[in-house]
Amino acid sequence: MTQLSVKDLYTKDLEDNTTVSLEGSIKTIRGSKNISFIELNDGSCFKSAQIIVKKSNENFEQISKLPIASTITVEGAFVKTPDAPQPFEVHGEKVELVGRSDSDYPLQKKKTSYEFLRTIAHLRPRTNTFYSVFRIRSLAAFAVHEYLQHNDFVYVNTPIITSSDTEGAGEMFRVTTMDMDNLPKDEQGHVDNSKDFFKTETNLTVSGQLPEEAFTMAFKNVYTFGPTFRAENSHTPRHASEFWMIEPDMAYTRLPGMMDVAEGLLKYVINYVLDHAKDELEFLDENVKPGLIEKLQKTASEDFARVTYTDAVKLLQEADVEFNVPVEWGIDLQSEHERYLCEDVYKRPTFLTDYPRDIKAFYMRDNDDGKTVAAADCLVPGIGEIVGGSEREERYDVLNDKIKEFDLNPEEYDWYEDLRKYGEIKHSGFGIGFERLVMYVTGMENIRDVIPFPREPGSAKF
RNA sequence: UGCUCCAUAGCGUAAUGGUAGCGCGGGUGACUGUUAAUCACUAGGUUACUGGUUCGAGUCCAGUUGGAGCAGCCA
Repeated sequence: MTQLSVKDLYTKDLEDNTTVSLEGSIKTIRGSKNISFIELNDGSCFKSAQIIVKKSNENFEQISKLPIASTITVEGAFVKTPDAPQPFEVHGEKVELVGRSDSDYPLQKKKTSYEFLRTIAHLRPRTNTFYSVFRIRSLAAFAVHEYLQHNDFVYVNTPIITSSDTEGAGEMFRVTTMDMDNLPKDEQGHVDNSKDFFKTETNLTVSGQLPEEAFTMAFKNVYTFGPTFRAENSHTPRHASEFWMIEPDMAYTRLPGMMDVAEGLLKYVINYVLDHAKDELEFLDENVKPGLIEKLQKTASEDFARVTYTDAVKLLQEADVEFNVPVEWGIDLQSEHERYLCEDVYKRPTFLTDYPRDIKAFYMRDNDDGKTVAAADCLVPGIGEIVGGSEREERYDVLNDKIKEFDLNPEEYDWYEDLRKYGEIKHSGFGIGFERLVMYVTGMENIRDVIPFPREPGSAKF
């Protein structure tokens, strides 16, 4: 007799009446005078195993009254049950208590609100919904690495503590070891950062893109996949203060090729999850987001839409819809516009390309028209922007001018300009918000529910 | 940060300005195989906090705190 997991019982094709040994926690328990039914879960898979405990068992009185979440060990016969809702059960001949749960265990056999579950983020992975979400998150992360590695990308770990303001992507979290009650000051009364740990002001990174580009020049195709931090005071279901980003960057690649990789990556992740999380997706489809599986299959099999900003503006202006903000060429499109394009016009993930240069970052490559940059954002129904990318300005002189034009401090970008000074290489890259991808794949509608312990303005619990 | 909505038992919720109720969960018991088992009984409340209006406030008003949504910022 060997110690098995619940997953083993479902997958190992055991002989009827094999004696097995299990350890796990009680998901639910139903009892009558002479028999108890325990759904035993050990985390090895979504499903539980039904354990039968009969009155003849010496621990029957104790076991049959255990609260949910108590942990037990079970030894007994694996018996196939072709006529029952579950494929097998285990007749617990020897059942022993390991740890009794308290009866005030807050997860009841009924739906509870996501808001409440966020207050018990340390217990919610034990629910069916969050178990599914976080297993899928893990599978999606693996699929990202697998896709990129198979396509000859090199994984680069860029610094999390940074002294540069990357791209002005947002407010940053200050990192310091200075005594906040007794800050060293210079002669003008300003805080003297030269007395700090790094002898300069440092922050948590908002993006690994700029340092990553140094590795593009050496390895051709590279990517980062790690945490990033934004101190924005955003209160939306799509923003978190700490989130994970995937940032591929590709040398000798232009915008269309970049979009192909982004689209290929998203589809690969979706297909991987469809293949490896059937139980979890079925549960989410039935209980969280009806139609989820069909939506994912459709996304994985259709081409994404591609439209230029300029054409999109025309579409929006001709649309038979009243927008709160009227559309004219040059504006940064609002959520309502983006939603209309991908949810009503194209009804699928949509790349918007070639934005006005004035509303995009300095490092994006100028197009020949002098008005637009070679940028592409991917908008996804229900979530909005999931990918943001561009060709990088590789022309030394143009980049130099743009740094000045965007009012950035050239000294800080010395090293970045060196990447062009020592051999210009055309390259493109993009960033994917990993949580937004997980939201899309799981059907969850709030970013707080796809991060194990979310960080947001006003809250860093657990 | 701006605007809007919400806060009642552990959870989900009900209650014209007039005795705070129900379901789930908990406890006790019944039941010969259940599938979120079923049935009976039972405990559990300073209605988020502070103040106001009123004969009387869960309900109306003001403020505070917490939560959610929309917008902006973005991924």
